[in-house]
Amino acid sequence: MSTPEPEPEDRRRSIGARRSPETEAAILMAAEAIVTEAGIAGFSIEAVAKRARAGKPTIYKWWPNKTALLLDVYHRQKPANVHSDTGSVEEDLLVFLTGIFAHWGDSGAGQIFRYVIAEAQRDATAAAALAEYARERRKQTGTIFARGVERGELADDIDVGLAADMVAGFIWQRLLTERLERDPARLRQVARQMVRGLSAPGT
Amino acid sequence: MSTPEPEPEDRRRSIGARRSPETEAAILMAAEAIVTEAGIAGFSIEAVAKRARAGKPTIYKWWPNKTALLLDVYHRQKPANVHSDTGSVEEDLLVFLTGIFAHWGDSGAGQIFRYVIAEAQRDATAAAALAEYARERRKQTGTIFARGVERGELADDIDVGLAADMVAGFIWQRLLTERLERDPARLRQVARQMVRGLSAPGT
DNA sequence: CCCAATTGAAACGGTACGTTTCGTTATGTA
DNA sequence: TACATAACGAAACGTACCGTTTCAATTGGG
Repeated sequence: MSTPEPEPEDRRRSIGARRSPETEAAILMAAEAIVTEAGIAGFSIEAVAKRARAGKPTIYKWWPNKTALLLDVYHRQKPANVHSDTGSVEEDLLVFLTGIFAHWGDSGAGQIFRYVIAEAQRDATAAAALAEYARERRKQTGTIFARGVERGELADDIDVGLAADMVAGFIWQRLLTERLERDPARLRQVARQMVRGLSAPGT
Repeated sequence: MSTPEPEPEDRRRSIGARRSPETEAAILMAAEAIVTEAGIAGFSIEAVAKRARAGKPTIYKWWPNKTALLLDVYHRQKPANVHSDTGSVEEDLLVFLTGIFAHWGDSGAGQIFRYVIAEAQRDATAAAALAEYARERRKQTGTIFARGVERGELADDIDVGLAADMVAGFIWQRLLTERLERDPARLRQVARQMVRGLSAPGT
C-alpha cells in the first residue's frame, strides 16, 4: 500500500546530454489531456509536470511559460478542414463556420484558444501571439471574400478585411460565451446573413 | 522617520454596527483608480485595500470576490450615450459604435470588461455574469435592428438577434485585440457594411 | 575518461487569493 | 444606561501556483 520510494523503472531519467523526446512527448500529451478533460481551470504547469511525471524545470527549460506550451499544443492539433473553394461565398463560409466550430468543440482546441485569449488580456507575450494568429486567420478568411469579389459575386467596394473581422468576431464571441453552434440550418442562416449585404448590385 | 504606530486620525475606524458609506466609497474609488491608472495587471484586492486604507475582510464582506467588485465598478461608470433613435439604422449603429468605443477607451471600462471576459473563461460566476450582461446588451442592440424592420428599412426575414450578435462579436474582438476604432470615417464604413446586407429589397 | 548537458525531486521566494483571529469602535435595544 | 451586536482595520494564516535554484543521478560526446 505504501510505495514511498518510486520504482526506478517508474521514473524517466536523463538519457544523457541531449533532450529526451520521450519526455517532450509526455509533456505535450499531458498538457493536451488536462485541457481536454479538465478545461482551462485545471490547467497548471505543476499539474502537467505531475501527470507527465516530469520536473517543472524541464518544462521551463523548453517552453518559456505557460502560454508558450499551450500554443505549442494548439498548433500541433491537426487543423480542421475549414478552407474550400466551392465557387460560392456562402458555401465557403458555411464550410468554414462548420469546420471551426467542430474543431473547437471536439478537440481541446476551443479550450486552449479560450485560454490564450484570456491570457492575452494580461500577458504581453500571449497578446502578441494572439495578434499574430488573428492576423493570419484574417488573411485566410479574407480570401473567401476576395475570391467573391473577383468572381463578381460580391460588390467591389466592400472592405474584405472588415468582413473577415466580422466573421472572426462572431466566432470568437460564440466561443467565449460557450455558444458554439452546431446546427447546420442555423449555420447556413449565419452564412447567408453575413454574405447578404455584400452581394453585388446585379445579383 | 519611523511611525510604526499610525496616527489615530490617519485610520478609518468602525462607525458602529452598520456599513460605513465612507469605506464603501473609498474602496470603489480606489478600485476604479487602480484600474484606470495601472490597468488590470496592477489590480488586486490587496492593492485596493491598501489604497483605500481598508481591510481585506471588509472588502470580502461586501463583495464576494474580485470579479464582483470589478463588475460593480463597471456598472457604476456612467454609461456612454450609445442609444439613440435617429430614424436610420446606419446612424443608430454609428452612434452606438462611436459611443461604446469611446466609453471603453476613455474610462477604465474597457480594461474592466476585458478582465471580466478573461475571468469568465475560468470562473463560472464571472461567466454567468458575463452571459447575463451579454444577453441584456444583445436585446438593446437588437432594438436598433428591430426598429429598422418595423420601419420597413430592413428586410423582415432577418434574424435580429443574429445581427446583434455580429455587432457584439465585432466590438468584443476589437476590444480584446486592442484595436478600438476611433476614426469616424472608418466607423461609418463599419456601420454601413453591417447594415448593407440587411436592407429591404425595395430600397 | 571525464566534462557537459539533461532529467526529476525537492525546496524556495514571491504573489495574490480568500479566511480567520483579534482588539477597537460605535449603534441600537433592553 | 448597560450590553449584545456588528462593522472596522491590522496581521497572520492556509492554499495555490508561478518561475527558479539546488542537488544527485544519468549518459553522450570530445
